[in-house]
Amino acid sequence: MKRLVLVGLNAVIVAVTEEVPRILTVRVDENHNEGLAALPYGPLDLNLDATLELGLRRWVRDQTGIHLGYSEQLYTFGDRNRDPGESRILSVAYLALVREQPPRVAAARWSNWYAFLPWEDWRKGRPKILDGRILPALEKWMESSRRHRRLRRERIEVCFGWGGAPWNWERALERYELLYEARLVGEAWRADSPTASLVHRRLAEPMFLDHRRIIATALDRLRGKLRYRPVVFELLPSEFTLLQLQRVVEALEGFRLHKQNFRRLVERAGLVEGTSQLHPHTGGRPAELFRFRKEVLKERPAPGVGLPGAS
Amino acid sequence: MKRLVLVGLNAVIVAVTEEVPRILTVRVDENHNEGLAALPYGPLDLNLDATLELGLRRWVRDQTGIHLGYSEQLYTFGDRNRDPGESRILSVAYLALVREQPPRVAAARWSNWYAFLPWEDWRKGRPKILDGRILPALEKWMESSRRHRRLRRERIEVCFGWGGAPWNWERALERYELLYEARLVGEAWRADSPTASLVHRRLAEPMFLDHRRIIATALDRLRGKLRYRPVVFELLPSEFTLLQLQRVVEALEGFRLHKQNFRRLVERAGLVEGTSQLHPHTGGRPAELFRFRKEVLKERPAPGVGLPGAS
DNA sequence: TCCATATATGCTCACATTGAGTATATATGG
DNA sequence: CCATATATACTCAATGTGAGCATATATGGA
Repeated sequence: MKRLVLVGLNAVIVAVTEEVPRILTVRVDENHNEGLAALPYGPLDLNLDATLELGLRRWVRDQTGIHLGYSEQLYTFGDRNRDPGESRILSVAYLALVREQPPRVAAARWSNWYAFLPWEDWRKGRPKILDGRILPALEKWMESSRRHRRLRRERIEVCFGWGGAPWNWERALERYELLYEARLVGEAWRADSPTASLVHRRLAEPMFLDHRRIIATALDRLRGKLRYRPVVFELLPSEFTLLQLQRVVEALEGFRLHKQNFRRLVERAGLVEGTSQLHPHTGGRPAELFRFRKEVLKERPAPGVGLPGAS
Repeated sequence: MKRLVLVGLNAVIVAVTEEVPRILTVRVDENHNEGLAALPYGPLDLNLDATLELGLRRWVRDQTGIHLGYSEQLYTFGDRNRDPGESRILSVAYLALVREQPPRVAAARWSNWYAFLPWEDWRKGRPKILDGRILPALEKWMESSRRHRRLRRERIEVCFGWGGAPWNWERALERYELLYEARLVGEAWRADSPTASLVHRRLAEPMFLDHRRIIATALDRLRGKLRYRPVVFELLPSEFTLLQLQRVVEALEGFRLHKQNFRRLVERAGLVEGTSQLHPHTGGRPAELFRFRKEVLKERPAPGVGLPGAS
């Protein structure tokens, strides 16, 4: 009743430094994949690993020297065409949050998350790539099919806020999938022509196999989770200023927040408590240092930073 | 680098009828498992199924005659001890929502979700099983360890609202896991003694293998999802009264809502639109029939029913 | 017929939350 | 001492939420 399948574990390991959200990547340099970024992955060792999550922690530690703190299962990917070659691989992906720490292995490095998904970063305003490349290409794609035109238009409106529709922050995954379907990302060309796909690095940097879909899934999930669970603190040192906290949230959510309202929110929700120490900082009045109030986990229905809204 | 593992797909198929949330179960009657309820499961056919989800739909259709509408991947279970016997099985579980339809196979039936998790249904007030059996047993478990007492107390407070703490609706999975750890559910005894576990049907009805953990995961996920995505409508006929809608939400969330505020909420959110028809109903002024406004998917960030709060 | 009793639906009101600012405090670098 | 940062306090209108009261329209008897 069951079949044998190859199973691997993938990790999206996230850290935020200098206001840049980063994910840990390795370089893959085999076959036609010249220097593509890939997510670290490892085997599930049936003898060593009592659970999938423990297995993940084991090989991440072995491979990169990083001890994972917070981690959660993200999604299991098993489409037939996720790997054009060889046999069917099932990949169980995890999302992990860490404070920045240099990987102890030369092969691994921290990459800017938005290098792969640049249309998701609105912190400096609407990304130029949208009106410059993406929307024109999507419009062409829409027009190219008489049958699906209406449906395609609707999806472009919903995902990319076309034609006056609002930008939906929580649709990062849907956006990537739409771009894939419209063959605007290099990965979509691989099935046809492994080499051509490299030429077609149309928008932003592609990744190995379906790894860009995985990191889009992770971004989508993390953005949502921030709002209702206090997970940001996994990415911060134990003491931080409120602006540091805000910058980390902004980096992940991809847009700027109203400062005063953000402060009001996290303080009133009881997420942080001031140490009455000041931060040795740069430029401006010194800020008070805060720390995460772990007690909130016991109080209300465990809130997140809840996003006061852009500004 | 990868290992061979057995992979199966499990489905938590949900319908709500007569204000009872139900899941589709089959009876397992092998070995020592006398008549345990189990989730339907099927193989991933590497040749037939291009994606995991398509595979799920295929065998659910073949096995039960049910065509799935909405479905989403829930979680992948792969703990070593999820199956005491034979080899390691990885199970990718899906959550599916359907309008009630009788299964076309005698072996399958609709079971009351809360028969397996009775402490989750607060619609008729605080479940008696809590103060009668669960909390006393948990307290004993807490006291039984000097080392972990403090930690255990905290977890009981958070999960079960012990000692005046509030009941956290969104912790259905955590609650089940705590009960499992405290060995208050029959499944926890199987590893030691397959037969003894049947004696230990301590609280409510147990299920095959780790299937009760799976349905707790599903309940947790569905309760959360209702709040921010308009998925309830998958469980309702195309036209319904607002009270019917409310009852379905209540059945899943496990508590009662304030009627007038619920109406205000779904109407103002633009989730429904009135057909100006009246419902041929029983007892009381006739209610207007409403239908789901599919346009909301395009408008705001796709809201759910957002729960106005208990009453 | 008229009443008790359902459910449906409209409306109010106090209170909390949110979005968008204004105003003031305290650093740093000429 | 000033221009310029950032920090932090406070205001105010608009909106959302929790809890109820009031009215409308069915049904099933007395």
